Amino acid sequence: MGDERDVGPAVRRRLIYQLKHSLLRLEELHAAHLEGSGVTARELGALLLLADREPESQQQAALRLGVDRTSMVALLDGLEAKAFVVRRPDPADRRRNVVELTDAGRATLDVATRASDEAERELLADLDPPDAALLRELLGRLVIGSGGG
Amino acid sequence: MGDERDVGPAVRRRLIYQLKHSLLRLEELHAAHLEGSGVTARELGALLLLADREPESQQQAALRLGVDRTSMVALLDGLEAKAFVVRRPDPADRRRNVVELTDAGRATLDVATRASDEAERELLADLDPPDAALLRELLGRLVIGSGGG
DNA sequence: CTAGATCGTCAGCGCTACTGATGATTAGCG
DNA sequence: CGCTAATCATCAGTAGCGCTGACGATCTAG
Repeated sequence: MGDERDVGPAVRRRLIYQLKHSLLRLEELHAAHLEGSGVTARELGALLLLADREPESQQQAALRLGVDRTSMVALLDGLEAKAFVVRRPDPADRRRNVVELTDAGRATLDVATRASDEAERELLADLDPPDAALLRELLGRLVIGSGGG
Repeated sequence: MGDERDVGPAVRRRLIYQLKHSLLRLEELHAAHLEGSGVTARELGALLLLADREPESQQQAALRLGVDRTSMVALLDGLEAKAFVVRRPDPADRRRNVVELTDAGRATLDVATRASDEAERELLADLDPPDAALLRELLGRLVIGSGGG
């Protein structure tokens, strides 16, 4: 889809257009660079989340990732089938599942993170390094600010 | 969905996470502010595109909008049912449809554009005006740069 | 021990992207 | 002019993802 989206200024200036198409392009770049890594961008997000902090429950993890709780089931099914994570019932509360990264999961996370770095770099290739850093910082502030509801 | 996405830095620093969640939030804001305007954010995009420049064909318009060509059919069906656009066969090439805004479409576009402005303002509320302008400018450059394929 | 809440899971709906087909139309080429 | 290939809008079918509502298992409150 990385085509001639020559849309005129009234569309191009819309923030929603800019965000949507930047994301679309970044997703394409991720798909390209993650090919062969064994995970999708979505799964990479889950691995990152688990590495960052073990969540209390699948639903907590889903909430944090912005993934639907019912989609989290299939997402973890896939990661578990590839032996990147393990689901065990929480001994303290056996309704819950404790999800843990395996060694293979950690290794894949390393590879996939580097691929993601490269995808980001390509997306930002048209910006000077200082501008790229600035964009990251501004977006970061946006995301943090939105957490407060 | 504007909840406690307390995801640890390794996730929060990912550009794909920042873009996805900014977009998600902006889409929620659009849904809220466009309620009662008669169009969705998706339809607003189509109206903007048509106002900006009459496209040579539906497929060109779809390509520009980043919408699938087959989804464009339903999108225009909806807009036509609401009498915001008119589809006529192109006299010069009767395979094509010329899509035109109606007066009602233009009026709705005005209202919806203002609602979108407000949604954008809310998204950027955590940034100083100069920072907000900077973010817009950087994203704009990103989108233009990606056009080159 | 009972009633209500929570967790993971599943089934079903809606929206969208994508592929592939169809009929109508146009363009290329002799 | 006729014939073939390409293009356009449309439709059917598939797949992914968010969302709702349900279920059994489990925990908590009383």
